[in-house]
Amino acid sequence: MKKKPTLYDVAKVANVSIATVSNVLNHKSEASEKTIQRVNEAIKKLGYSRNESARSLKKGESKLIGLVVPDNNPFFTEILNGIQEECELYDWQVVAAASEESSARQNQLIKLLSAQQVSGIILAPATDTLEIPIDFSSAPIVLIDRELHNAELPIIKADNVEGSYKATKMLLRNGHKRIGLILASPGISTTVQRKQGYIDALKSAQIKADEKLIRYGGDYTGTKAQIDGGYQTVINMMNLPSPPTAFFVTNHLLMIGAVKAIKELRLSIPRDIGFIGFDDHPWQEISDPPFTIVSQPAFEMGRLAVRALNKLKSTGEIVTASLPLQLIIRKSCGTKNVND
Amino acid sequence: MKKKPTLYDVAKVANVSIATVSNVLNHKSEASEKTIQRVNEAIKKLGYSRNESARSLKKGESKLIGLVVPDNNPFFTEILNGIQEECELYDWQVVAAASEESSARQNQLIKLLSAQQVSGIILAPATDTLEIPIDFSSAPIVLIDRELHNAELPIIKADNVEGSYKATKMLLRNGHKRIGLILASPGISTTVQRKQGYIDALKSAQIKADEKLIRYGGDYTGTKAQIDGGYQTVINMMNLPSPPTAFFVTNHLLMIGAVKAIKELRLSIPRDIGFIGFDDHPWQEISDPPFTIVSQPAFEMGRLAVRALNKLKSTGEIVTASLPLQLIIRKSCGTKNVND
DNA sequence: CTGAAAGCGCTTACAG
DNA sequence: CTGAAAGCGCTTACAG
Repeated sequence: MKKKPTLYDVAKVANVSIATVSNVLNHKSEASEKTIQRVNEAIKKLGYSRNESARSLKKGESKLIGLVVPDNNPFFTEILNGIQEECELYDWQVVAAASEESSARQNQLIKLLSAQQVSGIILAPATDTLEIPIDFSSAPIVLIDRELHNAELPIIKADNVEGSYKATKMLLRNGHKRIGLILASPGISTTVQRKQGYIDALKSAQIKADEKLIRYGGDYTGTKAQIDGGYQTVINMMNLPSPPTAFFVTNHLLMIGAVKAIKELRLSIPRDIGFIGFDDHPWQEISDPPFTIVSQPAFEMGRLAVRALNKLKSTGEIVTASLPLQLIIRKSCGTKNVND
Repeated sequence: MKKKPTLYDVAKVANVSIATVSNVLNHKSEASEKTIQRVNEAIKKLGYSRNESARSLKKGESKLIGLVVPDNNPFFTEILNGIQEECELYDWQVVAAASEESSARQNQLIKLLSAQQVSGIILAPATDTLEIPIDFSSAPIVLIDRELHNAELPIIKADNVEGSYKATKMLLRNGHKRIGLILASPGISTTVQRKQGYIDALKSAQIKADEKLIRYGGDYTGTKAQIDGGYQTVINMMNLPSPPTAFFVTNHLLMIGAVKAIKELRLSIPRDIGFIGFDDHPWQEISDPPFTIVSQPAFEMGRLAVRALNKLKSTGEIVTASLPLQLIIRKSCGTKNVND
């Protein structure tokens, strides 16, 4: 951990000025082949690598981008994977932070990230409104997964209305009329949209949504609470005078809790009860039964968010994309498809 | 995104020198109460926040720490969670990077992180030897999960020998004598140690390990390959003249593949075949059967790694810890425990 | 094609 | 208790 060589050291060895070294480092190509060669040799000889703090200070921007998500559940982790892969192309690295579904914490993280001079932030907001002026961040922001009411930002999301519509329709086609819908927190756009798709599908079958069959998984603090939320909701709904014959559960953790409850009630899927979950995972294939799932293109969403950020920075263009959700049909709700 | 206020702006408003502002910012407490008050008011009024690039340049160290793991599987994600939580206390943020099990890529990432002046790196190495001089990184390194042969670095790991010993013993107690062991890549310390624990347990029961029952999950590139590795290994072993009556599968992805193969072969767990997996997850509770698992304290490992890094930086002390692994007994291999 | 010099926004001895 | 000044290692007009 001896002192690192600087531009000056390289310049001295290569016998040029520091400006020239900087130019070849940045491929400004204002140097002759011979000079470039000499500089590169000096760099290699000294094991030089640029001090990014100095560069960031001068340019007002680092090679870091910030990622602020509610938590590191598998969905957001897959988004992180996509982001990391795409960032290679732009020579960015990602600072990952979790807001724990708290918008106070989220805003604090954005401040922290701004102070690091990140060149952009990818944000899955904790709530559907931003409580602070849009330019409280010195870095451009791209939204991922969840929309904001009061800000016009680029966003890469999934088409939750359509995805939810397809899933509900699938359950309908397989003879279910009373479908329990288990949603996450009411304050986020994905929840609102998944509820919408469900209601639309019901309507298309001339069924009026029964509010008793629509429930939120409760408090949103941590893995265990969400699993419990899914669990309790199923228990409660099955105690209704006229319980659902199927469930559509709109996220991964809620789903685990829901399945747990169904198993405890000794109900068999799909014989006694139909089931469609959300967010695919290799596990779903080996579970018994293999679950029919609404699958999100999380990796792709991550990649696109990075691209949208780059676009925003270079052209100012506000890219928005709503990616299709895929219904992966396995064996938890019968197999009569929408198109049959 | 207007120009951000600097120390100078704050100093002017508070009517003090920039040194004083810097002092109150850093709680150097060389200022009077009155001055501190004035400065803080000015900071709030201007919405000032420190430019961390400038600070990093001057101090030769940022508030970032780097995390380099092979991939973002649930185990490493849980480690990331622990790291993020502990980093709060030190006012650090984490730059997350994935080496994809390539040590070339890993070393490149370490260089990149060093250039960012990270104040430390937490590394789960791709291979068990470091191909470069130990001080090729300008930042202190602490290892997590996997050991290195040729470097004396702080390390937070799990006691893989013991964990594997307990699992194998459990299978033995439940009457299994031919136990298939499915390992990850041979070139990493965790694999070596898990194999060791298995052999030790067998020896304690006067059974000589049969090399045909010890297999590596094959190439280690990505989720799908590992699942396939687990799958193929089971298929191959079950075709042996004298196949195993139980499997011990030493990671999460390998396990998914293995279970898939067992189900395809229409073998029932635990009736036809005993099974112990690795890395717990809520899913394991609702699967059929619920799996007996060797569970790693990943979150805690993350926290301890950050603490070890802090210790290394402040006192030079090389902390090492080998955390106990827990055998969570469910229903995939009978329930006669080691202590019965 | 190359170099001298200013300046990005901080921290930190040092002087008073 | 407070301030003036140097300097961290870069990038970037600008001059030649």
